[in-house]
Amino acid sequence: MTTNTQIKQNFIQGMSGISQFWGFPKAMGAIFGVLYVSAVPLSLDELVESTGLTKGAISTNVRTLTRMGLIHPVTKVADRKDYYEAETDFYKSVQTILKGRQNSEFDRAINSVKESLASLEAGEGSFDKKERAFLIERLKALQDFFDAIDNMTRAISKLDRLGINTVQSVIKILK
Amino acid sequence: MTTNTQIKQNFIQGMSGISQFWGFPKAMGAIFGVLYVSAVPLSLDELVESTGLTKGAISTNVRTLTRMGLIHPVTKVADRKDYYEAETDFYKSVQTILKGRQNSEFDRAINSVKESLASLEAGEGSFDKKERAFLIERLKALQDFFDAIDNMTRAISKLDRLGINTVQSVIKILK
DNA sequence: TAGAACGTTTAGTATTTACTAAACAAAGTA
DNA sequence: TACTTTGTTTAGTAAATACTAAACGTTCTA
Repeated sequence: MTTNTQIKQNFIQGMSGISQFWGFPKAMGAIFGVLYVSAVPLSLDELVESTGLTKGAISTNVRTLTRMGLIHPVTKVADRKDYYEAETDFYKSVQTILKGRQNSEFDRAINSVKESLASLEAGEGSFDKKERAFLIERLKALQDFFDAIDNMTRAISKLDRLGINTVQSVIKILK
Repeated sequence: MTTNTQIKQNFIQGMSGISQFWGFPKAMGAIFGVLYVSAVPLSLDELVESTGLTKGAISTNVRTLTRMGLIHPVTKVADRKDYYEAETDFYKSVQTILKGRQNSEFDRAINSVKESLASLEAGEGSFDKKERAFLIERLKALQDFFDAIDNMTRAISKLDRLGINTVQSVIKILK
């Protein structure tokens, strides 16, 4: 026999796994899962109750989930508890996440490729002509690749509405 | 004054950072970086030399780099050393990576969402009519999202040749 | 103003991860 | 057969990460 809690628990565990796969804490996926199968917004204490995590863990994970646009704070009048509800439009969350990626560690790292390339093109170092040409060619190819990815994410994050239709039209192009 | 090694070292460090950002070991990025700026394939011992890592670390990282299609083994006749060279077509590597993703932990996790949904639709548990409908709706939306992602990656990995042109046409659609 | 109700931050801990050092395996060479 | 040369695997370690427990700060209420 399958109970209500078993069904929900199975789902929540699945969300934990997905979270982990994408490099986020398991707890984050679990918190999102709980909120996603709840018809009403839940408070921190209710999340403590339903996940078994401590308030501290809930607090920090809820903050990053909010930053990623995967959940939203909800305030009730005459109630100073914070409540949270899951975002149901995942495409919207994807946009938020991609936008937040800007100016991050990623850009900093990519910039070092740009720097190396600039050094080479400015004639710095003492490479012989052939090696310099080789290195410039390689670094340029790499930068083109990064630029393509960057353009892709920029384009996605700038769409007014990234819905299932857009995704399907992209898939059609790819096929 | 900027020396040859400084320029290369700066690049290699950048690749370490990028590797780390994407959730891979820093060492992996460094190894790839070294191979990418080398005009000739390098042996394990040469990689030990140029990265400062131990043979063990090189061995394991080289293996996963090879699986991801980011580098390739090269064998020379009458020489039982293994040499490695960097793949220069990154779009090809992306395909390899996406292909390898199949049947992974990700699919397993996603499957648990499928299971939960199936339980609900089979009438398992003792949810009242309204709650069951609510849960089914939510889980369906989530599964649609995952399916879209899945289709997207499948489409990409099935392309005969994923080049800069394809990427640019996708970007055009998105804009 | 004292106390209660919340959420956040911090100090410490357990777990995971990526590495080193060294043993090991395989396969050629003397 | 013993010895070299190569790459892999393993046992142990150092560092990073994600959590718990508890202190703390803030804001509302009596």
